[in-house]
Amino acid sequence: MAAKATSIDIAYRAGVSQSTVSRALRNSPLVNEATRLKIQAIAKELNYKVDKNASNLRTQNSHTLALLICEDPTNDDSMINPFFLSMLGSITRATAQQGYDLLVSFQQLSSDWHADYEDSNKADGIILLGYGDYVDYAHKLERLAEQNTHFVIWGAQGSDDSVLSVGCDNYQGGVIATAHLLECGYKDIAFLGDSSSHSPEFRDRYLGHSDELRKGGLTADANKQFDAISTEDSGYQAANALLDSGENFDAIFAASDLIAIGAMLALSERGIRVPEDVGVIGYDDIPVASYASPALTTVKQNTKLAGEKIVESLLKAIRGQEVEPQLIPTSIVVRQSCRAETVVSAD
Amino acid sequence: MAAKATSIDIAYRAGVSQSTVSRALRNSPLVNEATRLKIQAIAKELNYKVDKNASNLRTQNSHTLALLICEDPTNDDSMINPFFLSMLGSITRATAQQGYDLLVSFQQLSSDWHADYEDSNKADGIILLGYGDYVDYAHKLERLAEQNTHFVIWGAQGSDDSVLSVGCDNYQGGVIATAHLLECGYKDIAFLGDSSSHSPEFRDRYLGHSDELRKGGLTADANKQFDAISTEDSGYQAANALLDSGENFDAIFAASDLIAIGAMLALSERGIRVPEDVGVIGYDDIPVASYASPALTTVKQNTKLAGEKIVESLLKAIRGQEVEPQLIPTSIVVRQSCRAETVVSAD
DNA sequence: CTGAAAGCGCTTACAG
DNA sequence: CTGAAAGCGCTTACAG
Repeated sequence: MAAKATSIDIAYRAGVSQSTVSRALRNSPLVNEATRLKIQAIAKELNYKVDKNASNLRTQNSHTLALLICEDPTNDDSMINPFFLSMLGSITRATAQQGYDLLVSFQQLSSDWHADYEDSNKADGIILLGYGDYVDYAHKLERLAEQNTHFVIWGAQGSDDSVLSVGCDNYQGGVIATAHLLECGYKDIAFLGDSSSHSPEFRDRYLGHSDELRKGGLTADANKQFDAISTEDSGYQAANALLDSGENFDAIFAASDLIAIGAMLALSERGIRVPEDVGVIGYDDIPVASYASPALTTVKQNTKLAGEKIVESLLKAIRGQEVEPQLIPTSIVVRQSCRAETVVSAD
Repeated sequence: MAAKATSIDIAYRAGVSQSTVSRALRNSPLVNEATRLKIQAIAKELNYKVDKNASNLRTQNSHTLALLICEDPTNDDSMINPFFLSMLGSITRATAQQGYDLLVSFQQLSSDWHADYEDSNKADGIILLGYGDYVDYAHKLERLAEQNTHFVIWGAQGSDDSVLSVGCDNYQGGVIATAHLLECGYKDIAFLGDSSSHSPEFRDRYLGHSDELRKGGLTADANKQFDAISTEDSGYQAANALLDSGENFDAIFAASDLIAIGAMLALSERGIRVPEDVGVIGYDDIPVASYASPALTTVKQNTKLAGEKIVESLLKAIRGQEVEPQLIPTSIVVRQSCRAETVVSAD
């Protein structure tokens, strides 16, 4: 097992100084073309790769981003929220496209943060993904901001200016979901999902929902809002709570697809038909949504664009450029869990 | 923006030498307890974190693993195979549990490999995940092995001893899937998936399949095997090819769940009922499998255990310990896409 | 265009 | 138990 080649080995073979090797490999215009070519050929032959630890140490940046996925400890240990998985895919690609590497880690909200990726110079910046309890970790974010850590957080819209966020427009998503339900002729809509400041994303969806109801001359009824976190199980329980409450409803707006799927299970157990008796709309458009039965109508978050925007914003922040929080529009994906739209309403 | 603290800053504050700081922070028993505590307190106060680039450079290891997901370029750019996503989750957890960081990257088979993670000292070892064409990248693996890169590859069973592999027992999976189909009373089974050496995992499943058929007094019919890669679309096309071929069959063994789902779509388009007319069994147990209609009976790969074994094996290899290729048993998940088993067969 | 030299921030033998 | 010193492998001003 030959020891790994260093720039000194190459310098020796090429008959130049180590500095020249370093310059040649970085394509410095200072180096004579012939010399550069010769050096690069030798480097290739020896399968030489610049030692990142050394070069990062010297230049003080790592060309690496860290992705922290913060999961609610309530979640099943083995199951990662599929929406995050999809984000992870797009973030990975976007990061690679920018010539950066990506460090991925999962974070239990309860445990200590190794958000020290940046402090330890392993990453130049951090991406935070999490449906967790916002209030719980708000102070951790503040600490990050204080330490001048470069980071961007997905979703939670910046009540705080020091926190850079990129997210889909949850308010608008709530509006279009509700508008769709109304167009389908549903009039009595229950909302499944936490609407408190603990879940700012769900809250914004709820806000869009109630504003759109108001526009249609209706009001959101607090008695028809049931808390749920983004799991199938929680959605199942919330739907049962709704059913047991005796409240009337002809549609459910679930704050996430997982909640919607759990809710549909509860409905089906009670013999309630979707979409005939009750319409259901979800949120996220995770892969499973199209396989649910009936296939779930939902609000799609464009994860590809989102990943790109996140990486782009973070990189700008790292470079000290001006960055604005980004809001990405959502769109509706119509499938089978709501009645066909009443094209011309005879009301 | 205060410059990041270094061990020298801490030494200065603590009135000791920088070496002592370094020792104290690594909990060296050489350091006086009181001194150590004092140093650690100061470090915490200054939010000091050891610079990984410096320490890695010095110790020549990175405490980082790299995960390369090699995708078939045929795949839809935005869709990652859900099975890999699930593996990614478990590998991430297992890596963190061992105190290592994980670098993730997607790799187009066509493009150049930046498997140079290890060469550049960014990672101590590499994990390869890929349903790609094995023949295409076999020589790349050889090169990795030649360079003494530490790596472990998922799935493909070691024809080559220099390559460390961890995988589920594909042969056994093929056996139990086929046994299940036979127990359900199906007798005429088509196989959807590449059975050539290009896809060693699929081939092993096919081998288990045909051996089990033979045990039941039947023979695998090459005319009922149709190539497919692991995508829904490819499964759809393979099933249509099967249907158009005019071959008789009463069951389909799909080499992956995605293939099975695509095949069920093709069947349903032609009014063929699952499981009454045709039984379908998949492979992987991806999350979507339980939402397909009918819910897909499938062979489950234990991704949690797999991730742990992969990381464990790789770490052993890095430490120079003896490692054996690992074979993880599979199990069957019975859902609705096959008829109920004929408990007491009256044949 | 090239080389000699300093230095990034650690870890760890070596000497005491 | 502690300190002075070397050195990991680069990059980059500085001098020529």
